[in-house]
Amino acid sequence: MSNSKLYKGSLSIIILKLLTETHKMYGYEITQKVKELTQGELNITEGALYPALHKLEADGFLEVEMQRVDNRLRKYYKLTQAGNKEEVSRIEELERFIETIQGIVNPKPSLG
Amino acid sequence: MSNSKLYKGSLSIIILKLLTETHKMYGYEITQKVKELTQGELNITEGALYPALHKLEADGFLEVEMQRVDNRLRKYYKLTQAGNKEEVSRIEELERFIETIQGIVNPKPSLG
DNA sequence: TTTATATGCATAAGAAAATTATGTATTTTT
DNA sequence: AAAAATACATAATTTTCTTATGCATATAAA
Repeated sequence: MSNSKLYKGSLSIIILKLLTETHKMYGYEITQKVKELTQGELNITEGALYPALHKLEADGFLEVEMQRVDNRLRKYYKLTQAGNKEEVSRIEELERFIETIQGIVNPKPSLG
Repeated sequence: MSNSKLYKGSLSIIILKLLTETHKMYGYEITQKVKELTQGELNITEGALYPALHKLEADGFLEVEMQRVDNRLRKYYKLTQAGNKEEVSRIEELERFIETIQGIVNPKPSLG
């Protein structure tokens, strides 16, 4: 994924966010999109991606639609209604996390 | 630590950062400081904290100084020279992570 | 033409970093 | 007297990743 361990826990949020924007995507497409968006900084490995997709599906946040293109199989994922709600709350969670961590590493000097 | 899994991987950075500011701290003090800084959002558990401190020490980033206060033992930790360097690079890593993740979840709309 | 790379899925073994549950001990508050 | 706070620690388990492997087709390069 990246040499940084900080990305741990963020993969499912990334997936949910991309599917909010693009409506339906398949696994390989997600890896390429993330690589592009991050200018190569973040490379999602298959070993991380596919289990994450399967879990989101099992949790009822994604639904699948198979499609054969150029004689190769693609599994298109899209958000369910529950997935849409989940995306909103997970993004809020991420914003809160970023604020919190910045409050620690970049604390406002006390005015006393 | 928090109900959010996003903090996974950030504990060692938090410790290094606090010790850059406060020079020397003991474990329990770190948990209280973090709770205060985050207004209760982040509560570091002992099961996470102590192994993290031990690892940072084993890696040569922290050194220990025992002190008995009110008949209770405290292990004060402070940064080594290597720990100081590590703090700088880990903070940079965190800033990069935040930029990258924001580039994904908050993408600039293309101007086309 | 054969070989490597890209596309596309998947899982298994192992590592890393947490959680949860204990355990010990002293001090302070209720 | 009992509960909560202070102060350390570790063990079992869970989660989420990495690394390695496997299968299959299409395209680019040697």
